[in-house]
Amino acid sequence: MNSSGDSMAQADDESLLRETGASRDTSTSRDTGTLGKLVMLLDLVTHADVPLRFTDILALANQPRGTLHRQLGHLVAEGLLELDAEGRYAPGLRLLDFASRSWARNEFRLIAAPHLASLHRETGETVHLGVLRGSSIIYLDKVEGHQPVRMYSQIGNASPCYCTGVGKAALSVLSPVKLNELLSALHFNRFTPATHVKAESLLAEIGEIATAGHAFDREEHEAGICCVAAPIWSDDRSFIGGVSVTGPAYRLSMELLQEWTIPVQVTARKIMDEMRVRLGPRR
Amino acid sequence: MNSSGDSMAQADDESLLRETGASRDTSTSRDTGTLGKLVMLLDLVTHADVPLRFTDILALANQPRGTLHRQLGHLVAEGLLELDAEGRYAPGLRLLDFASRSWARNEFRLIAAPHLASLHRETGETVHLGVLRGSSIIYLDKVEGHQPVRMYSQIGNASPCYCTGVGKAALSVLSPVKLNELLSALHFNRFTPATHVKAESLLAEIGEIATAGHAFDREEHEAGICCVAAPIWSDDRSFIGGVSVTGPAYRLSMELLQEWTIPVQVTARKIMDEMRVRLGPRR
DNA sequence: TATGATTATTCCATTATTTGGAACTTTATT
DNA sequence: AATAAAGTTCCAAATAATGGAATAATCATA
Repeated sequence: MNSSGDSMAQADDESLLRETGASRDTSTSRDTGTLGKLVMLLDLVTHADVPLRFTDILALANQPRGTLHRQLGHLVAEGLLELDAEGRYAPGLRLLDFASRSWARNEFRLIAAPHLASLHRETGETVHLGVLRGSSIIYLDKVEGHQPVRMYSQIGNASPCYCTGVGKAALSVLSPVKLNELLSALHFNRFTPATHVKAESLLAEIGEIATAGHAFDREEHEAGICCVAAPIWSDDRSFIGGVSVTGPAYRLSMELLQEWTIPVQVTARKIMDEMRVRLGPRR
Repeated sequence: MNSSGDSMAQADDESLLRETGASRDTSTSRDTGTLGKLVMLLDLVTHADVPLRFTDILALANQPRGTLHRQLGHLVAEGLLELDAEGRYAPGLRLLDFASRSWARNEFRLIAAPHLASLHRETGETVHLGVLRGSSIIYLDKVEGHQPVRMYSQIGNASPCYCTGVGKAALSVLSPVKLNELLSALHFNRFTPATHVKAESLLAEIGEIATAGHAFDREEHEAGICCVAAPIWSDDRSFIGGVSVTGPAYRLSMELLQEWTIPVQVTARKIMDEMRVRLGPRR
């Protein structure tokens, strides 16, 4: 489960950016004036694999030189970006302070934590907790497996919804209207040979997932990595997320994944029950 | 070492905010136009202990109703804030995505990680890595217990420089001019009976720290917690941070802390040496 | 180290966005 | 049901952002 396309890590002039599916493509439509443009830049710099020079950003951001220069200057002045001695822009550490507080206080994560721990004890593999934001899954927590496996998942990372277990599980509990909206705006990106690249095939699988109550990821995002996931949602669907058990394909046979659908769904159920009690049944 | 004054966590109407020393007081002077105002709001909401309602923010932000309403609306639209069903504003999860990438790529942290691990093996206590940003220390990494890092446990939190081991160590390698600038703008906050609340006493200790090459925190930030720290800096002082070993006062006698000054300073030295090789000796 | 090429920064009249007071709507309280 | 409190919308005026072009600083190469 990787931040999206480590295979493209060697940057050439045309693809300094990682594509995270459709995480960026909504920012053009919603009108947030000056902020929208600045957040777009923030997105651009934070999603690049390496610090970007002014000209790199100029090519990517589609803004006039003067405008871009001032915008970057403001972001640097606020500590949201950092400009090194070689004139390269990197994400700023101020973002960490904001985010650490966002994470520390997140109620969903706090409620789920003990349940993730016991699911991890039961399976011995890495457990993830994620939440649907737009068309991305943001990972809120993870409990690592005992056996070290090279996996690039990172708490806080946004990953596409259409090729992750948690993502597909989340989609399966969306209302048909919302699901349709989301899918029609989705931009598919092939990460592995198994990645869904068409809405039709994805939609078909989502139907099965909705019936079964669990989703699999068979090396659809990262080669060699697969998982079982179950959705977690509030009554009014204003909140949608999921929990998963992830590991290397050579260790996780289809039979084993199938077996784990039960503990994963039980964990999801427990978290949901506790959310209803703690946050009120309505939402 | 905590996020800053957990002892004040019980919020009354007048102090929904945590004061982190002088982390917020610079935002008024630098001119970043619209962005500056929006970041101030972000700061306000992320540093509150609980989700804030519109009126709470109105009272704290000193902005007209209409203006504030649109600003918050934009922040919510961009996912930097979230507005729950009860009309309360909380930090948005989009911040996590930005920050996780900032953290994952941070070169200082990547270089330091193995050295932190061996310092932890040697001492058996919690090891912290921090960097000076403005008048705050931002914690970039920590090695705790025998488990690998949990990214946001406290990592990313900004703490005051004047009452943390890493902070005081960092101040000790600032140029006199910069130190003076920083101290004169500093707002002291008493966290424990041992906290420095005057520039004079702090300055005196910083002199001793500069000579000794290490700093102690004797329960100055959090009661019952003390540490030894050593500074880490680049040749041109464009980068300043530090490393520390932290633990409960009942376990860490002054003798033990004194003994650990050596491994802590050796660790700092190793990290600096490697930074010179990897990032160039100039800076 | 001189020269041309590339990259970064500054400037300012024009344009677009933000501002803020007030009216209005919704939600809680008595 | 009446009243108060909280939240939302509106729009002319004030302010900040824009973007093209000129200038300055760097880098690569002879």
